[in-house]
Amino acid sequence: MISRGKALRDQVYENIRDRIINGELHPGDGLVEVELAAQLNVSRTPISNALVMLRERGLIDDFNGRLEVSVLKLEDVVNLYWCRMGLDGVAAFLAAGRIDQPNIKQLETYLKAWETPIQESDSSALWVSDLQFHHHIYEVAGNRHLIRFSEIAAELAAVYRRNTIRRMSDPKSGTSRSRDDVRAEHHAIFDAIATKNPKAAEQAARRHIQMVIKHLELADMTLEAQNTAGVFVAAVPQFAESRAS
Amino acid sequence: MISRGKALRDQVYENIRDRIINGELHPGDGLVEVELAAQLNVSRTPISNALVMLRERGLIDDFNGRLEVSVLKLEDVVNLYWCRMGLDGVAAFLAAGRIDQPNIKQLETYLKAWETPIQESDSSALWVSDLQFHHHIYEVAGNRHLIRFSEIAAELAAVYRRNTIRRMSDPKSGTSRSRDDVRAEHHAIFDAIATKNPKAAEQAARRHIQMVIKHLELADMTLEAQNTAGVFVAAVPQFAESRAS
DNA sequence: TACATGAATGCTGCATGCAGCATTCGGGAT
DNA sequence: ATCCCGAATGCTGCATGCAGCATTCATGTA
Repeated sequence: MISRGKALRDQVYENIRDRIINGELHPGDGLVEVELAAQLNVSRTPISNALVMLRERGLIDDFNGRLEVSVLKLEDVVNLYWCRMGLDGVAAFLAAGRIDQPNIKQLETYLKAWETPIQESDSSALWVSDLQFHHHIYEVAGNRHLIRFSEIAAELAAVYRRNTIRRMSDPKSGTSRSRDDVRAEHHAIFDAIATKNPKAAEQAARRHIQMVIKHLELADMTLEAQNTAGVFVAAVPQFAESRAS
Repeated sequence: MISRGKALRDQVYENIRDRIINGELHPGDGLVEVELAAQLNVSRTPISNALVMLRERGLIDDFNGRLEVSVLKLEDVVNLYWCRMGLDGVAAFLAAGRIDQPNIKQLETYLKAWETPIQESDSSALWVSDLQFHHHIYEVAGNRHLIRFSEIAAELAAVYRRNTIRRMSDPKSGTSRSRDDVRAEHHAIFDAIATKNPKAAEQAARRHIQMVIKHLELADMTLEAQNTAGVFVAAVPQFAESRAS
């Protein structure tokens, strides 16, 4: 669990972050240093440092001392995607000006995952290739600050995705975007970058995020309806049971 | 110096951040916990926490344990402004859709500083009103994540500005943008937002940042020339002398 | 003189002790 | 029964002790 490779605080940070993103820790859950220290078999010091990092990134909130997993409302996620619209657009713009043949091939590889008409079996694989596709564009853009910002935004959005979007898109609530839509948008981005057309690349990237935002807002209405209908039952956080000895 | 109002680590963070931005701490300077603790009359703990925060924000770099004030190359600042082009554009877009009369008045106030044909006397006042103008657009946009990202980018860019741009623009190296240029660009942004035209606002904001980037790159060539001519002498960091008892 | 090797120094990262604050729980009064 | 007040609990934030690692300096050798 805890290796001697890198600093404990970094391992603790990654551990808590992952547990937040994969849903093991729920929004609103309290984070108590001694509990976490016991779970991970370290002292309070690296825990405290990790919590500082998590707070800096917005993954946890500080209610004058009491720390809780951030509760992201839909408004927050929409706002995060507005950020990503700006950032992804610039990334695509820069990438189109710097792309080379090997990286074009690499991007094509990531697109392949969307071509195969596989069933719903591995939706997570699609999600991964989606992340890789967008991340690789950032890599090609070669702007480390752009990458940092997009990663922070992506981490935060991932929390929300885990805790809400799955409940919405899994049961086919009708607001789920078709794979063809996403694939077409990705292709538009790819084509513009591969043909080294920065302006078109930026436009395509922005349109992609715009569709995500529109989808999120539609989903909101659907969620509201489900919510009032009692379908959207909040999961009760179970914290104590996850303690290790 | 150290009040009991808020957590020491936050005060320490602000203290070190300010000293980096105002040039008291130079890029490349080493940051030693015991030294800082002695200077601020606190223990190593809040210092350590503050350093974690500074590292998260990119203001200091970690060379496997040894911490130094980040050395930002021109490439970094250009990259930061590429980020801001995306972010400022979105902020202007959103602001144009939410602006109301009081906020229009407020933005106008910030513009006034550029109208008065004052001499070079208070260039810092201009700089402040510039910050206020852009920050207020973010406030009107009402997207806290957008604000966070822009603040991080602005903090980093401020370091570079302090350490390099002054040397360049002060001696009238010829690359300095005219106040009329900046004023005209700000007015274009303001007009589009005040008339509630999101697309025009975004375009105006982006053009403004584009001009900054272009100016930065021109300045780079000028700096190179000065540098080889020996005019651009690096300041030798003096760290020990700043110690307090 | 240059280089290599080992000792000494200095610093970080982690653990732990301690105080202060806030929240909570219980008891008493209205 | 409700409200108020005080004590107890629990947690964070700060201080400090300690070990390990890296860098440096000095000394000895080629």
